Amino acid sequence: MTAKRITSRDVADLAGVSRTTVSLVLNRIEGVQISEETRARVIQAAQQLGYVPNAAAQALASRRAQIIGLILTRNPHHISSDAFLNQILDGLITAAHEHSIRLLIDIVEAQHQQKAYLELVRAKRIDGLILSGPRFDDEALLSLQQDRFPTVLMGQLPSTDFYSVDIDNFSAARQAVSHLVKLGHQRIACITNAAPSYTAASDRLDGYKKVLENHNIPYDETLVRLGDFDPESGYLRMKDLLDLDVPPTAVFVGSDVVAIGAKAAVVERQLRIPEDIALVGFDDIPLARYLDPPLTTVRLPASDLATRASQMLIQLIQGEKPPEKVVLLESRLIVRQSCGANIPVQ
Amino acid sequence: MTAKRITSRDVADLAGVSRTTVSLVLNRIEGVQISEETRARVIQAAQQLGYVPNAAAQALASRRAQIIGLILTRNPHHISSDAFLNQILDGLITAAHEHSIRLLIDIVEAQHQQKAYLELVRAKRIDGLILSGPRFDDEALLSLQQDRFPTVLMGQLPSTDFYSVDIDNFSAARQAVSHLVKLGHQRIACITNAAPSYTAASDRLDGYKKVLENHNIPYDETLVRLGDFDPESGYLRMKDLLDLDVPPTAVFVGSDVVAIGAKAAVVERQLRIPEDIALVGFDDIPLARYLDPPLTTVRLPASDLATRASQMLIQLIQGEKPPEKVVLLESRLIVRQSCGANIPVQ
DNA sequence: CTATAGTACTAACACGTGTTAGTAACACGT
DNA sequence: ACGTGTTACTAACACGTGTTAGTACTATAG
Repeated sequence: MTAKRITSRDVADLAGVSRTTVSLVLNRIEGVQISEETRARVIQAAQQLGYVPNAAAQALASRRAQIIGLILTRNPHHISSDAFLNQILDGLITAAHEHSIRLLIDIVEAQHQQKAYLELVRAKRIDGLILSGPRFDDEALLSLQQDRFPTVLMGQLPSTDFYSVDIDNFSAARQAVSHLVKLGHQRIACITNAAPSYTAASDRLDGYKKVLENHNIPYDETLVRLGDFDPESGYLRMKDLLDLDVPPTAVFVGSDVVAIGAKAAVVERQLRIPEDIALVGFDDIPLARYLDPPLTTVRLPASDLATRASQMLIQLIQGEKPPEKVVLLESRLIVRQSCGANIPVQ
Repeated sequence: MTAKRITSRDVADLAGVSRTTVSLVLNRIEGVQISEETRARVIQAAQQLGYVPNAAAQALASRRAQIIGLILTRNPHHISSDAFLNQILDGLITAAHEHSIRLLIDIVEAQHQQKAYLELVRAKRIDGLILSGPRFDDEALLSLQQDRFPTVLMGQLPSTDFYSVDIDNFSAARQAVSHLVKLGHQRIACITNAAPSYTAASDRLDGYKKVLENHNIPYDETLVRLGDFDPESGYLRMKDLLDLDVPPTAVFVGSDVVAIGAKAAVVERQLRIPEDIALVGFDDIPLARYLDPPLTTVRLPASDLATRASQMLIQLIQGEKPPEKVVLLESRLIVRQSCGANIPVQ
């Protein structure tokens, strides 16, 4: 029924050489002498037959799957509004293309973490993995560490010694909140991007607290609310904040997506941004500058993060040792109009 | 250095049985008699050793990679602002989990289409593929058709007979544009979501044209502009439209992301939505309802699309024949405020 | 006591590649 | 004529699993 699969045996027969020779030629093995003529004959035969090596057999024999895994530690539902993910994907796929590697993507929910992605590793289905959004409470990570499995975190997990790529969330948040303080705000709220078990969320929150401390602004617990990845959480938390007896005059939100929800709550109350409530987001998703008003936010070098992460991972897979354990990239505050600094759209 | 890999041989030895028996037990093969006692011993041994079958070996022997591919026919750059992709991903990963299958993701650019994803198929790296955003000018698709490789399109390609899952873009667009006509608009512009070689883009455009025709509104070519996936394209095209001697009073945009860019251009000109320019988008991305004003748009059942696509694909992989070749899901217009119908936020 | 049927397994091959160790042929200097 | 390289390959094993055909053993019927 289905056309017979073409194997290296067929190529070898057509070219009149051994299977070994075919392998040596097509994989461009160095340090082996093959005459130019034979080489050409093999290539021609492979071309003629439309030979494509079987991936499973290659993986089995070479112990390389040529696949890297991107593991997201999120509730699947949250994927749909995670604008940051797209930017990462873009970078990772581009990098993977350069190395003729494929990208496998999977989600891990808190419940059955261990089984889910350890299977990928143990079954050697992937050669390495990038873990986005590491959590303090992830137990499976420990076994990866013991196995010395090539792993790069996007984000940080201080007590471990994984290779990781991240921005300095703490100081980035400080920059954003300082900006609000400089604009004269004293009553500044914070809506996180996620639960504090996500390191990025808690680091950003810490940055917020630090700025208050530095400026002797008393820390008010009621001004801190936990977002949960999606715009709805921002919308709900902001409504809560606006219901306070003394609402904040400014809000620092841990992600642009959550900030968009928060913005909607402000608008719904007929309040103006930035006049009544100043707003600063985080991530600088592509939409941020097109919002009304354009969103002041911290630009996260998403594609650089992805590129660096894949670089490190590929080095690890090849047995090399990346120069740095922890790579922290620069982020910077993009001042638009939602913060009230009245800089024209850039 | 690295811990020795545990194979089914080890499990067999520990349980005191043959490798065959191990395979039969762990894969729960029906119609073979294995005593309960032996079965338990094997399972216990596997557990004790932490045995995980090698994926490559399994794939090679069983001719099943247990991986499906999601191929996106887009410029990698466009991924970063493609909010619809996230919703698809969510659905696909969830479905894949249910079938213990993994998801491999790849992008195909126009330039080197054939090589890129045919390799996946020919190398048997994936058991089936879902192609998002099929294009008229995709040549590689033809060979897939000949190979009878399990393939499901997200979107349609009329001249072919692929299995596909989609919405009826033509009538969905008609619904959206009709709504604008009913609100009294005569000068309605259209910004597509992408180049017309993408079937979804041209179908939506056709729907727009059809409504004009039905209402005897002359078709004005200058009112039609081509978007290109990202908000920037919407922003630029809308500026062009506003520069016309007689600008439109309403705009139908082929995707929410592009619509957000268009909205920004309107705001920048100090014009109001919907009073000066009514706006209708397409997709109903999670952010749409949180925009200011909330965006009237066509809701695309993204996660249903993903679910149905994976269902069909899995049937095809298992050699079954899905009941329908083309599945068209319902979409419906979500009326919010950007169109001027003045319905409160729902 | 022997043929038959079932039970509970196992030996051996297949999947398609990468790779090591080895060989045949030939040239070359002595 | 003889060792010594060098060139251009190849035979054979390894990777770890799925699966078919077969076997040894026991129970049952005739």
